[in-house]
Amino acid sequence: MLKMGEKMKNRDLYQAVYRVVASIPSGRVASYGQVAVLAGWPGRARAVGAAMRMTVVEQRLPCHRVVYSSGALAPGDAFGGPGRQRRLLEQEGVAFLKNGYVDMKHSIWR
DNA sequence: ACTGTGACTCTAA
DNA sequence: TTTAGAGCCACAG
Repeated sequence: MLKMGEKMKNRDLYQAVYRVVASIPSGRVASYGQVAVLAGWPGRARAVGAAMRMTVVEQRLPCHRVVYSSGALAPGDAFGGPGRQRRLLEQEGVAFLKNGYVDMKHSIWR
């Protein structure tokens, strides 16, 4: 495996993030920070967001299941259209509150 | 190397 | 309950 010092940096982080996101079950959501922790990189919530953005091409990932810790959804134009993320989540049975946020109390993963 | 930006989160007001 | 501010860190120019 070569030397592999601290040269590995973010590639491992991204790979771990993708693996975690891919394992979020339908009907459930996880926050960026939560994904970071589960991926083994606590404190890298923003990196998770960046990873999602760079992964737009990788539609295999259920990136619509990743939301803010508050339950808010990603900014409007993400996913190629406003309301898209909400529609996808509702199809999976995710509950929403009156304010438009995800009901984390019932839909948070684990 | 330095700076600006943001699909983040917490705390305090 | 809602807003602001600050800390955070990877990325692009």
